[in-house]
Amino acid sequence: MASTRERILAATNELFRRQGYNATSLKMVATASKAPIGSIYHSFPGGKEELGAAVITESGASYLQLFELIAAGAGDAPAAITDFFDGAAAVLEETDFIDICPIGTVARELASTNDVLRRASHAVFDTWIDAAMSLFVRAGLEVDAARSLASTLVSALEGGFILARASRDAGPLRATGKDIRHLVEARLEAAAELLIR
Amino acid sequence: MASTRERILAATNELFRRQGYNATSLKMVATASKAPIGSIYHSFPGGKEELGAAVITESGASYLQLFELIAAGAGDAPAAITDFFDGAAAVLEETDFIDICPIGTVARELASTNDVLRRASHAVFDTWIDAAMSLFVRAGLEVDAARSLASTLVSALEGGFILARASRDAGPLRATGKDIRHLVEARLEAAAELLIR
DNA sequence: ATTCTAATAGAACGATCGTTCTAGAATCAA
DNA sequence: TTGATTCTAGAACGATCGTTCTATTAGAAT
Repeated sequence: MASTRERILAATNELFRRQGYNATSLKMVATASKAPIGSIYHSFPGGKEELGAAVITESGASYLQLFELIAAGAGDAPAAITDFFDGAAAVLEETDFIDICPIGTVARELASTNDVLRRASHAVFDTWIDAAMSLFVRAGLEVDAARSLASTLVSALEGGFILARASRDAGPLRATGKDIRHLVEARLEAAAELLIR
Repeated sequence: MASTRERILAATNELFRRQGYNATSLKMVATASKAPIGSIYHSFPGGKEELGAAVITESGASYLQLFELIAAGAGDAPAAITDFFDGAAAVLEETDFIDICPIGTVARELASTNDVLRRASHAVFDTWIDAAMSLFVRAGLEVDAARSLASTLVSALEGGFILARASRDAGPLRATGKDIRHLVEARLEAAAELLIR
């Protein structure tokens, strides 16, 4: 069985996905993780804030891993984009639109009122943008264009979760994946043309 | 002076922008709007949920108005996109990254646990997507491509708010506006080529 | 076997939540 | 002016919040 700390993190992660930070109480975490409140404070002495930051950091790292995995498995950078969006859309449908990224939810709720959690989510987003950027650079894009596309990609994904959850329809998320893919392809073609001349 | 109901709506809107639904208490609303709790329940007998739904619906309508205004003022559809993103970025910087769209925040927090508010935000997003879609159709795009681009636009905007708030930097939001503009231009050119042949 | 630390367990605390309720003030119709 | 209605005002209610606290158990080290 997983360690208590891991059970607490996993349960909090799931609760954050479903309803965000403020609606998630430590009593819910205790129940869902089958850990008493004392154990939560033992593993996370800083209380709810420290637990929240840990969830953001750790789930951010695992999403990064997933992205790298999909990018490595895809034929090229454009294919990686649609693979990633399609995968997210499938997970949404399988989980009744609950399983979205918890970090975007927490960031919107708290980034203006809690600097610890704001910095934690900022750091995670930066790792994602760096990963996507370097994928695009390796594919032949210039750095500035790659960085812009990378943050557009993350924005479209995080915003796509909002629309999908509100409409209970993952279709637009898949369509957005195709749009972003098309955008990257157009930029790659333009960069290739510049190289030829 | 504005009516009590309007003051309550405006105060709630601002609180939702800053911190979302769950972190906003009716006592805060009462203080910020200078209206007693009794008046909140008089104007919104359904309590916090009804108030939240009204904020979503009314602020959704005013964002739609703003979009139509900017679209009418811009030279063409691509210019309207960057105008809108640049305007949002400027507002973010002026308000210390507080003034983001409250609807996206509430949708992420509640769309899996409160169907009333989920439907309200879904309806608002639909009006926005319809507006952007018809702008693209008028510019010459085929309906399916226009709809996809419209929801990508809304996704990128809502997700861009997350990144901007987390990083306290509106730059990526402006860059995303340019990316989406470029995407729309590419689609328009492709549609124009098809027409010529 | 004994000691010591890590971990578990949950009761208790003050604060605050959304809601309800009663009472008074203001507004308008007659 | 009178009466009815709308609106303002905030105290009070039970529930729940994050946190603290005191015990007790488990496991490792000596």
